[in-house]
Amino acid sequence: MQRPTIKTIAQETGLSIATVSKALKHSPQVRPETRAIVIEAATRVGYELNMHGVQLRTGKTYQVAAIMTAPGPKQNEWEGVEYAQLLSGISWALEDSPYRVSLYAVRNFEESQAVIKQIVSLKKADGIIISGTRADDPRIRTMQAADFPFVTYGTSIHNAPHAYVDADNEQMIRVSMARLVERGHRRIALLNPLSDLSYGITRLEAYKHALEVAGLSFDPALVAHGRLTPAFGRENVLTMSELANAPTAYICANEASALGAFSGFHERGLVHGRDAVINATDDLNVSQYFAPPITTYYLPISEPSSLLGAYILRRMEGEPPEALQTLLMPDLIERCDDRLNPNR
Amino acid sequence: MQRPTIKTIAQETGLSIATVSKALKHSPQVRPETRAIVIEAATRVGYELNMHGVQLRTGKTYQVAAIMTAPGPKQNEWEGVEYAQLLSGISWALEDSPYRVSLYAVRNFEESQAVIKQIVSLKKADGIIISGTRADDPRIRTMQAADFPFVTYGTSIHNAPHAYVDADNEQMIRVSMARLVERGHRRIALLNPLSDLSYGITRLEAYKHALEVAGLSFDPALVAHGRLTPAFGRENVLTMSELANAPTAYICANEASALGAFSGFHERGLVHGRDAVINATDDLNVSQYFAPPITTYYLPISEPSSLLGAYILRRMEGEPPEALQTLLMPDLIERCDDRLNPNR
DNA sequence: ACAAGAAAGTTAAACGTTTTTATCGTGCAT
DNA sequence: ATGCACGATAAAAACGTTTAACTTTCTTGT
Repeated sequence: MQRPTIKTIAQETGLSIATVSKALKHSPQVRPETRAIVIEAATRVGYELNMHGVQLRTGKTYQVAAIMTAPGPKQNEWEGVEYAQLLSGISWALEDSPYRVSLYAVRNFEESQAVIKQIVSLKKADGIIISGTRADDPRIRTMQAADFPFVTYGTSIHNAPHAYVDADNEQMIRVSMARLVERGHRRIALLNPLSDLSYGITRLEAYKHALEVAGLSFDPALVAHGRLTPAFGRENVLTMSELANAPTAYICANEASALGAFSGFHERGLVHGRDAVINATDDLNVSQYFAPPITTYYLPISEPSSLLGAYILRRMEGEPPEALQTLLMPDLIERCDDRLNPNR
Repeated sequence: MQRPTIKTIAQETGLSIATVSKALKHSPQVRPETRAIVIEAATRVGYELNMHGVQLRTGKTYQVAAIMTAPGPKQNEWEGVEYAQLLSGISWALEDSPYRVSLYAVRNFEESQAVIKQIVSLKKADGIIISGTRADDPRIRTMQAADFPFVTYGTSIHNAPHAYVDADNEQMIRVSMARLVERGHRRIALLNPLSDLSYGITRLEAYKHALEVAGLSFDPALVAHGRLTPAFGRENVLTMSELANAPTAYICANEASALGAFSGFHERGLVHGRDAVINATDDLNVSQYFAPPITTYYLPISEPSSLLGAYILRRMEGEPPEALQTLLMPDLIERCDDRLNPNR
């Protein structure tokens, strides 16, 4: 048996395929009674719209391209970027729409740039979702110039507004720093993402500003930039803890680097809560299983991801980007007092 | 400017669109010289094949559906299933082909079953990749019945052979158990995935067999099945360590549950290497950052994932499934002696 | 020299939709 | 009655590609 098409329904009902097509998409041009007949026949024969026909005819792809920057195949390191959860969140947000998520895995920034140019110029998707935005991001410019719908996970400083979702890094660092200062910390280390990433810059700015407010001086030796792997967290604890004036608190930008920081503590014989403390940002609620559990700023990854999906839908429907911008404040989860206690 | 089509090239070269089409796909029906002319014109005008036309005409979708079973949007727990790396590995394997990865996020087994039925009957993809196979998996039956190309990440016990990639769980447990027994362990706990998953069964069988070989008796209290979250690892250490005859070794099926096991150690005041040890399977090399680092069986996730991509391509080209079956043996990485040492 | 067959192109149809344009009644005002 | 607008449906073209069937020209064996 062949798969039924609108032609099948046309024959079945004695109507023309044009009427059938219009009836199925609720065109006001067809009478309710006629529509009812069409719908009945459609369900009876088990009709399902063939997207290939639609795509060819309309030029729409009904694909949302998700650009995922994952390190090359040889690198199997945990970066704590929960792309899987991000992707599934997006996918679920599109569930009741005709759109599908189409995956574009790239190895680095340059590749993502090339891929995006291709998607835009060859119209391989109707919308794009990117993450890991830079402050001044050429990919954003590409898409804006072509008036192509997109949403970013992460902010940027572009003049023209664009749709984005991000954690409120500024507020997070401000709150985090104030809390640590209040608990007596004077030397606070910042383990930051790569310095060209937009949120890295935001965090650094907020960090510097918080130091100023607290009357503390900025020491570049307490700030590190890098890929947020466990190795990164570990290395930095190893070096920073050897400083003449070692930090008593480490703010880690994700759970992977926090885990690595613990590894550094273990190596140096440092005890969490006696010699120093670790705070982190956490998407996965995994920090509660550290030994000991640490204080985190927790933003369930499902929130930004479903927003990304919702926003790209609305953007593709022509909604202006200004209305599609959200900063989410993570919840502070205090699992530690975070005051140093010499008796531990 | 309109996007160039084969019609553009036909006008440009004075040939018919049929010849152009054939030339571009290296049909033997067109002379090399003619093909050269076509190719030249194509590159000159910047021609790119429009997939929608192809898809409509041929019925092929050029999509590979990756079914990803992720817990619902409300659950943000780390399961250590590195779908992101799995997906990017697959995506890269398809890079030089016309195929794209299309993502289907589902919440549970039933949903994945429904989605697969739909993909198969409505031909929404040309091939499917699934993971989390059950020993007797109805999804596999669906696809086999329809003669639909697919590859599984995980084995099954179906009569008809199918393409799969998996870690060699049997060998891994055998080696692992022998090693622990040799180091003096007599009470070994197995933290296993959900009991309907194929690899859970394989591991359990191998575990029982290893006990038998070592002359040890099987104690159901030392085996747990569940979603491999940190919570699962933690809970089981908490309960098992209270047994009259507590285990001295825990074999964790992934790094997330191993992390949770550490959390249980911390809670109970157990010291790794003195009271008990933890061994794990690890895709991400993250166990080296545990405190202390533990012994793992490490299979870089990039290996199975690129195999999955390569296999689905070959399967879609009609290669018989028998030729596309691989069990990968993870590397044993000894980071601990794993003998109990009371003086620690 | 000639039929047969291969080689290289062309023509035309088809895939399933959407959408513009045309057709045909019907009701209504004039 | 005539003309007109309107509402509902039909006809036809178009999107870009592949491919079966056909045509033309050139080889080749007898």
